[in-house]
Amino acid sequence: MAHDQLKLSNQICFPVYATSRLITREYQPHLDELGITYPQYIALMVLWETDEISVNEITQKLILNTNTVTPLLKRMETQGLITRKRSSTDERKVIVKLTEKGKMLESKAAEIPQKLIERLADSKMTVNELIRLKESLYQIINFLQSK
Amino acid sequence: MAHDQLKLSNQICFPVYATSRLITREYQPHLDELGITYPQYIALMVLWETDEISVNEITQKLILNTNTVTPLLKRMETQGLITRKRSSTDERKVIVKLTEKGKMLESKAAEIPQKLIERLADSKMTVNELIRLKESLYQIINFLQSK
DNA sequence: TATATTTGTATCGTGTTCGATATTATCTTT
DNA sequence: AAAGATAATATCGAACACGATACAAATATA
Repeated sequence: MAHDQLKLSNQICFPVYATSRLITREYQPHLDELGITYPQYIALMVLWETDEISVNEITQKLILNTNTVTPLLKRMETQGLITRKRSSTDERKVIVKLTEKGKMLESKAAEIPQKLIERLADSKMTVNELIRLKESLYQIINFLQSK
Repeated sequence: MAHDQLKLSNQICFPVYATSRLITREYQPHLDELGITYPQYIALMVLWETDEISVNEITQKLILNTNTVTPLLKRMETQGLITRKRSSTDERKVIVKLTEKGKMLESKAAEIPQKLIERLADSKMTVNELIRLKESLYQIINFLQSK
């Protein structure tokens, strides 16, 4: 290969992409117990933090587009996790609200992140390294998003 | 919200997931010029590094499943980037080989990673931080993969 | 106030991802 | 060598992810 900068191991993009998928795989069995997918899980996290917000506010927090979030929310509505209804003050907005079923999942879901941390603790990864990792990632997120 | 550990900002999974998508978005215009997608780009990286390898070897390097890689390679074959043919020594294996068109893309692609590094240099991100980030991610990858 | 622009959401098509499953080829074991 | 196990690849269905586009509601502007 003529270009070392094209070696997979020299990329920053690839490890981020691979880690993202591996973490999702790690979450999968726990999410299966709740009957939800990973994107549904983070959408619920947004709603557990702030209930009754618009589709647009959810797309902002998840850094996803409407054409991803709208069908996602529709599936969640079908599953009885949320309700969707037009705002009365601004008919353009659709307000998303947790159902009782959606609220009930929170306490079960609360155990999931800890399980990943514990798994990673079995590696040589320290909590400080994880914090530093998260800070670096948010630095990239904030920068790439600010345009 | 009753559980702080469920705050989006307290997750390690979310920043990884978001950064992955943001980096892909950042690459998009450059990849568009080459007429390829991000997964096709990393598949080509594997082939530029080692040509004429089996589908299985590609799935290993990309940490993807056959049911993702097979259709990916088929689309790349349709675009004339690669050829796929059964191995003569082991008829179970399909050997993937770059075409001239696939090989030609390498020099153009070589400029892409540098563009991301330069973009990130405009943030407060130092090269050392990027290296540390990559090391942490590979530590997670190696650990989560070893089971 | 009529028109233009912006905002918020949705639809459509293409391309991933992955679990479950199928199929063929090779290897193991008896 | 025949039967069972394993390996390599492919198919199918469901759920993202996103560019391009559409459309109605709200806002801005002439």
